[in-house]
Amino acid sequence: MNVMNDSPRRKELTRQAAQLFVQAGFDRTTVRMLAQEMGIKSGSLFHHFRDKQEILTAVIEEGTQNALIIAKAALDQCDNSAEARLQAMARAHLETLLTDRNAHVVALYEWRRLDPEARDHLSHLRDAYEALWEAVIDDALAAGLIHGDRFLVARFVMGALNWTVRWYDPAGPRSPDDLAHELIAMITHRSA
Amino acid sequence: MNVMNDSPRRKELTRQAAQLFVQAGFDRTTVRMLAQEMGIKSGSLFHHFRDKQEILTAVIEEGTQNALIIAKAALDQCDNSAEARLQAMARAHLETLLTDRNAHVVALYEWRRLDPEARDHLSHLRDAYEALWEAVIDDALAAGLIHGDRFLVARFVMGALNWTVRWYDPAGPRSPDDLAHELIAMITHRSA
DNA sequence: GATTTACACTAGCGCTTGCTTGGTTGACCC
DNA sequence: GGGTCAACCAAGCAAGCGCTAGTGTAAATC
Repeated sequence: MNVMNDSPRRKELTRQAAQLFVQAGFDRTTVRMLAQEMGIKSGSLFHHFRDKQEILTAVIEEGTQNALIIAKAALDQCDNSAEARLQAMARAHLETLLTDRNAHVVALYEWRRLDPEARDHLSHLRDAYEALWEAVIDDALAAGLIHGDRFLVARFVMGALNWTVRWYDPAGPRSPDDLAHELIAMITHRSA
Repeated sequence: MNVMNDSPRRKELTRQAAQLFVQAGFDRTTVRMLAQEMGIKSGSLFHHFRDKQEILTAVIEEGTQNALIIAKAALDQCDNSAEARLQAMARAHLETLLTDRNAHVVALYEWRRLDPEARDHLSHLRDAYEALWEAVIDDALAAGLIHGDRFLVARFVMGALNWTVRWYDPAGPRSPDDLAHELIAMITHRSA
């Protein structure tokens, strides 16, 4: 009835929960459904999580932290040019969105189901991620690669990317790399 | 316990339901909450709607139909140039998104709560709307205003626009017109 | 060998949910 | 002035919900 560490067991349970949250939505996923998917009884679930809310928080936290790590790594490894960084960031974003898909779909759709404290905590993580984007976009603006208001450009780009979870089919002909390329081509102003 | 016409009373009830769906989400909005907002008792609600699902369907249908009407009107009234049509379409999209906001937020967030038949019916409406976008984008491609894959460009643009419901503040300094302008400027390839 | 710990179980409490039933009201109609 | 009908109400049912209490047990720790 307590314990809130981050054991490997808990990580696995979190991953399974994410899957169900995507399929049915948070509110329609019952603790009994979660328990069954995890191979335990509903009562045992509360040994690992304080309450159902905490499962949602764990799912979103995991996904956002991964995104942050991957984006930072991508920026570290790429060329220093504004265009390369823009490209790397877009590709990293799409890759997390598609490999770690469940967690991100949950983060996008079920954010409002978080209670205020969890939302406050997680929005700091999200802000850290968006700060990466704004830095990259500032560089691109300074390099004359794109034009416009940095706030608006950042939000338009992230909107276009996040929206992909609604229509992108990983089994289709387009790779995440293709998408990133196409998007960057669309917004950069060179001779084309 | 029956009746499913589209009386003016039902229209008004639908509008009020949309508001609650936005505030609390579909699943957390109880029929008792809906009834109270409407000034009736929960049982009476089922005189106007077959079940709770039908209220959701009504909300989304109303919003999508309005968007279609407004977009068509905007295209009829604007210049015939590819750029003017692109601009008009983006502005119309943002205006519906912001004036008829409740219904659209519900459509974006609660789409997956629709049962299969309703989803099938409504996706035809949505397809009709998206077809307008693809026609406009085809024109813009043909005019050399933008470059790239028509499918991808359409989805990127709609993603950027739809995402605005997450961050746009109507009380802020930017008008829908500003947003439309900035977005079009970002994706069109002229000398800038 | 005794104690603790981690994890799971059974059983069910208290509450809310969507929806139904059977009946009342007042406006309109011939 | 009896009949019709949309609109509403009071009362409550059956099901499902999140969560708790108390117990069992095998492995780890002392």
